[in-house]
Amino acid sequence: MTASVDDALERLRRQDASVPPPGTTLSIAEMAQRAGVTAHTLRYYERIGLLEVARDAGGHRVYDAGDYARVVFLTRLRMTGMPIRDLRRYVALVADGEASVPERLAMLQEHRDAIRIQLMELQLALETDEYKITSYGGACAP
Amino acid sequence: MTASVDDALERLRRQDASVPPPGTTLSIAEMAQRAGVTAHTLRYYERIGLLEVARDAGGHRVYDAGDYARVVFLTRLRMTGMPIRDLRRYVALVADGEASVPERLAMLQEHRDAIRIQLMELQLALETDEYKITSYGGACAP
DNA sequence: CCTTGCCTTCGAGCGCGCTCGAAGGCCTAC
DNA sequence: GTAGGCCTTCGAGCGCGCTCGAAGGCAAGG
Repeated sequence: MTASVDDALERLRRQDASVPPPGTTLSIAEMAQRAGVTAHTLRYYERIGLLEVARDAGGHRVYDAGDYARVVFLTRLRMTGMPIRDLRRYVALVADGEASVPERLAMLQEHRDAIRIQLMELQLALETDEYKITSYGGACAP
Repeated sequence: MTASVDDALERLRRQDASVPPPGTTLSIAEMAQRAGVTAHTLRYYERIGLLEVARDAGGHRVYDAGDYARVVFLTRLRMTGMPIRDLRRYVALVADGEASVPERLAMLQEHRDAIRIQLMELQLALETDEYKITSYGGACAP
């Protein structure tokens, strides 16, 4: 069960180490590699409107540094529990232009609060877990 | 999207405030109320082997303080991302008796590590989020 | 007696977030 | 020419964790 969590941390490392310089372009495979998601997921995100990606002459996707930044941002939000529907809302707001800045800010602030609550919950659960480890060796009653 | 997170925190408060004294028995409705889960979920957990619950003369479920402790423990683990299949494994180990204590300990320790990693990820994502809030007002590029 | 209300079992359904497979295009290497 | 490899679109499928609804039991209250 730690697999997905480890994957997430691994992805974070890769994302930080793979920021493409401005002007770089990436194929879907390179993008997937750097962002730590699958090509399938990138196509899916595009299908549902989270991304809008340019094509080359052959119809293949071409990602730029801005796309990379967006994908990283989206994965950060996903990682912290923001559902796809909220990502879509956020992206739609961005597309609406400057007028939507206050609402975007509100979303981010609300999400920040949600993350803080998650942090508290995790701390609490960690204490429960550690208490159990040190005192009972794993019996089901605390 | 904060709904589920808030719910979790609310449940934590209720769980702490609702520890039944030893000897108490609870109906499924009372149990659901105190533990902050639905009766449907309690039946589901029982169906998949996470719980084994006594019945009264009429065939209705009767929960005791030990059941309460187990449900709270299970919800803590779920809350922190342990999948159902691992809970089943853990519960099966408990049923196996003392011999399984080392393996249970290993599971808890592994889970503790997973929680710590989650904490780190959340911290990181929180920083990303706060950076965005303070510096860009919500533009998609960081 | 009959309603009400909470309980039982069982199987089916749902929302989410991917994940995959089929069918085909285009480019390069042999 | 043709095989390999990576890409395209599209729709369908999957695993998870519930969530619900149907059909019925039983006990108390009017």
